[in-house]
Amino acid sequence: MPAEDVHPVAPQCGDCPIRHRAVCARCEADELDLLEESKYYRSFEAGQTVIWSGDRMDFVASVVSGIATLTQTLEDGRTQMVGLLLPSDFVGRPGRETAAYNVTATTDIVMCCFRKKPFEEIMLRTPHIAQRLLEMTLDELDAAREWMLLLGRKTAREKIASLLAIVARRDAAIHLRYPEGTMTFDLPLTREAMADYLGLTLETVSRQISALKRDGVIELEGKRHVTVPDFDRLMSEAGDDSDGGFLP
Amino acid sequence: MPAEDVHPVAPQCGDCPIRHRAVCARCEADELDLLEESKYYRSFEAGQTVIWSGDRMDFVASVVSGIATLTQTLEDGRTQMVGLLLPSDFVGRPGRETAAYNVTATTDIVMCCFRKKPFEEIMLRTPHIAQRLLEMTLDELDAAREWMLLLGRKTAREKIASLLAIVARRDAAIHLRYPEGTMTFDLPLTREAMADYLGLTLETVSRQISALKRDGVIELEGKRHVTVPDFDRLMSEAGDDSDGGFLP
DNA sequence: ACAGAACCTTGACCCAAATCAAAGAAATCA
DNA sequence: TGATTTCTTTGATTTGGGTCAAGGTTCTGT
Repeated sequence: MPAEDVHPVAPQCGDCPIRHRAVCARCEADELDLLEESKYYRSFEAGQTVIWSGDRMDFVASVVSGIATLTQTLEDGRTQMVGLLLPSDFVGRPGRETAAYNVTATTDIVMCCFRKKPFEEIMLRTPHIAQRLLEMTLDELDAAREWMLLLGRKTAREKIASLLAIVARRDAAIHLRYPEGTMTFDLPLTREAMADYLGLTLETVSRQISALKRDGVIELEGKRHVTVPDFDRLMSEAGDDSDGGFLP
Repeated sequence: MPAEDVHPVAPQCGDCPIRHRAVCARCEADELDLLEESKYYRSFEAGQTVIWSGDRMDFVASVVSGIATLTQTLEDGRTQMVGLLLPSDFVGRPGRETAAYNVTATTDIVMCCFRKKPFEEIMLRTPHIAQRLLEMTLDELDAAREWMLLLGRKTAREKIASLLAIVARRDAAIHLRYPEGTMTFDLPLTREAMADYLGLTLETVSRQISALKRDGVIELEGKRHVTVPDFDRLMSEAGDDSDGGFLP
């Protein structure tokens, strides 16, 4: 996949409001029109379920603003988050009838949806879109596998530090403000949601956050606003060497 | 993605020996020839490393026979398996220069490799292949997410039962012999590899296998040959209701 | 057939995280 | 404004699985 054939990032996408890069960027006119026709927006309030696992799902979508989670549950209620959808993330699967996960809005959220049928047809005719989607799916797979390492082998403290590092990085990527290593952001998740993400209980999450604060790795203002005085320190608490090449 | 545009399974693929369905099935003549040209086989002995994480990887490949694992490690040596490659599974990522995981042969293995450049070029020109690859990647992502549920929320006993159920199912899918619910298969992994897969220690794996045997959920002949007298019982030990629709 | 290595099992003990419990902030509502 | 609910913190206790240790099996090569 030569670089010049890969779509650039969404903001270059003229007036197509969808952030999802496979759809937006460098669209040829015809394709753009076709997508426009099958496109609609839906918004959900914090806490609302977007779709239940097993429900019929006749659309694919990208997150415009807000945050949603993908979760799986065992029948006795144990819950594991398996994905975190931030703005520009894609959800849904061409070629599948029903949803495989619960999708829940954790903040107020706006999604840009496409009816699945037309989307699939466009995908068949425009290699760029299928290839961009493949690339994104491979990125998600990498993220899932990194998460497997976290779930299987990291301690509670390392798990928390990893999550904070990920949120900090995603935030930095958007806001581009990190004077000399200091970062500041809002946690978009409750303690319980963090616990579900990390395979912990909410009490353990709370205790470890308190511990990181006590040890000066982070500072807290209220319960959600976090300052990271030394990102490298946080990364080393997270246990893995590589930063995934995310930060410049 | 209409059904008639999806490639059927590999065995229908004439004399193309690769099992990887995106490449093999229903190939048009030109594409098949192109793939033939860039194709070569490599074999590895049990225990050999196929490729190290971070190494340059200028091929993609599918497993012809044998078993390989994908693993990630923390710098202090903690290891987590993030993928299990059985015959017909695909490894490698178009558009990436270096390997993201360690790939290790756990049995003697034969892989069918394609040079990455030609493979990518063919992918650009033949939508079928990109779409099949997308479908496979989405399947892998689903599997990874199911594994996240296992790693984050299941008990040691449930983890072992889940792994046994998965191996039993893959085996049944190949051999198609399960008289009235009884299944028999060989574990393709050492206790240590199972531990790395499940986020446990090898001692815990050993203890839980002994417990399942004591409780009559499985029977063991030697250390590797397993008989499952009641697959439903095993599934209920695994903790999740759905069997993923795998068995008929 | 034997020696050595690799793999596996079992026991004793310990600790990180779960569970149980209570109470303190913060948001929402009447 | 206070009342209720939701979210969070902290403490006390328990426990599942890790760690350390010692043997037992099976495989491999000579």
